[in-house]
Amino acid sequence: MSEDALRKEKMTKIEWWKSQGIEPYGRKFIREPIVSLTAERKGQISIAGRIMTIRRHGKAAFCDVMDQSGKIQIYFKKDILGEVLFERFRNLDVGDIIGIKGELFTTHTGQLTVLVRDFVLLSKIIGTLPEKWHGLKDVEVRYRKRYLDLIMNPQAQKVFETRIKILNLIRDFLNEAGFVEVETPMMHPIPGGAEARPFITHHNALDMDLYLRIAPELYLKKLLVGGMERVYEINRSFRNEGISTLHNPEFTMLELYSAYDDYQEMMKLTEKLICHITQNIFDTEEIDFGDTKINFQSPWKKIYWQDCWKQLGINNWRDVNDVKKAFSDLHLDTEGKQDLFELLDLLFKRAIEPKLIDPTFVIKFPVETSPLAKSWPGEPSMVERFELFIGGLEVANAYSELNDPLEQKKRFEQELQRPSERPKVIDQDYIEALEYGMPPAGGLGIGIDRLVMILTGCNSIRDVILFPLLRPRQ
RNA sequence: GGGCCGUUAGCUCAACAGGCAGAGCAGGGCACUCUUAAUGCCAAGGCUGGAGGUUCGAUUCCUCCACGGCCUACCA
Repeated sequence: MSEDALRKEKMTKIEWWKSQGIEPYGRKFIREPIVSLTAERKGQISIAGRIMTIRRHGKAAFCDVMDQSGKIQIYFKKDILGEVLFERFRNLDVGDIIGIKGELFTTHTGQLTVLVRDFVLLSKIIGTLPEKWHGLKDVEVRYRKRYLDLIMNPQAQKVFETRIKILNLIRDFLNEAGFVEVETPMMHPIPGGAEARPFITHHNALDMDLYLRIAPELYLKKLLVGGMERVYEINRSFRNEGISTLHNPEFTMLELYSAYDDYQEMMKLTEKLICHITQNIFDTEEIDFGDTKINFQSPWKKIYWQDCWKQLGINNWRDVNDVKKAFSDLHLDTEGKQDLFELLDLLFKRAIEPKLIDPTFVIKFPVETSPLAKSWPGEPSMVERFELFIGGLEVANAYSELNDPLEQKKRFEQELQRPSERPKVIDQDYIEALEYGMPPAGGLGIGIDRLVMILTGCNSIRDVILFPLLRPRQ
């Protein structure tokens, strides 16, 4: 039957309800969550939810009704309901939202069921729900009409429940640890704190271009200058780059800064934070990940970034020829890259990253790739920084924050010298803030979407974002 | 941006090698007062994503377009 014809059937039913003097879109209904109902419960109960299935038997019928908390079977019986209400029942469809008053009983097969004494229509469906048995599979429709995905696929609901749980656990943990949650601008006059291309927007009254933030970092560190010693922000950043299973143009980041700490403290904090999450979500420290398992047991592995290259037979990672040789030894394509750091980055991604399944801290990076990090004591070409990898994904990035305004200015200037597709501007405002004195501090960023992916076993970022960006349909 | 793959009824899927496009569920009708993927019977539902081309004939082969998926690139 065509979509149009199905729609017409539903419209006819809406007319029927109206002809009975009943508004098919109801109002407030006092009810209790379905999950709270137990067999011991006596007397009248009141529930509401969506009809998921109807099994009609002439003068009686069983339905399954679902609310957010759960699902229960309900029983419509003509003897009990009388002519009028039973006729109304006959004009219900799968997908309608109703409120029910009745009492509990147990069927011959032992199933807890609500005997319906009275019911009201709260919302009449016009569309048609996907098939009850196979659910909604078309991934495109699942992303475009997430509401249908949530109605039909319990796994989808579960993923987003877990996502909320993770966010709440992070907030609990950080608040407990003396951090305060702050909100800094999403619209920046100069995009900073990361290396991505920004989205550009325009403010009419001020007649100025603004950039959706690519990271909140610089503003959060201004708060350190202001004397806020432990701050965090969990919110969206925006990067105008490609879309993939690991990238959505808007994504959620946790960034936190802790005065008088350093990257070592951030490492301890990260491990404690993520273990706090896993312990509260799973009973075990080992979780399934594809064909293998991730073991979250402390202490986590720590390796030096430099030592990764030794493993690949590179004696001097600053020697481009050594690095290129490693590519050919491993039968990897350099993809036309010439820049040392681009090559190292690619090699790391191809040869190292996929092997970092259990949580692993990679420590001490070259200064060229870390313009906002404090240098390694006695080794100005390296910085106090780590990245955390879990399940072969980069999950966190942290460093001892560079708080020397003169050094910071120099770093920004050096950055300008290096080739880049993106026009760069030195953020004088940030330098000026540092000139008022920022305490030494540790800073940490965690990609929340990726963390959720790992902890829910999803292999696309679109499965953990309620409404991922898609091209509009026609 | 590049490569490969996909798009058939509202949903889930068929249709060998180019020969009238077929089920189940949902929807409609009838029967049925303990079913749970309820059951039985009946009828309906399609411009095969869009536009061209090849062919006597195209869901099937070719070209272009749209949307999506996977891989890849940019995202230190």
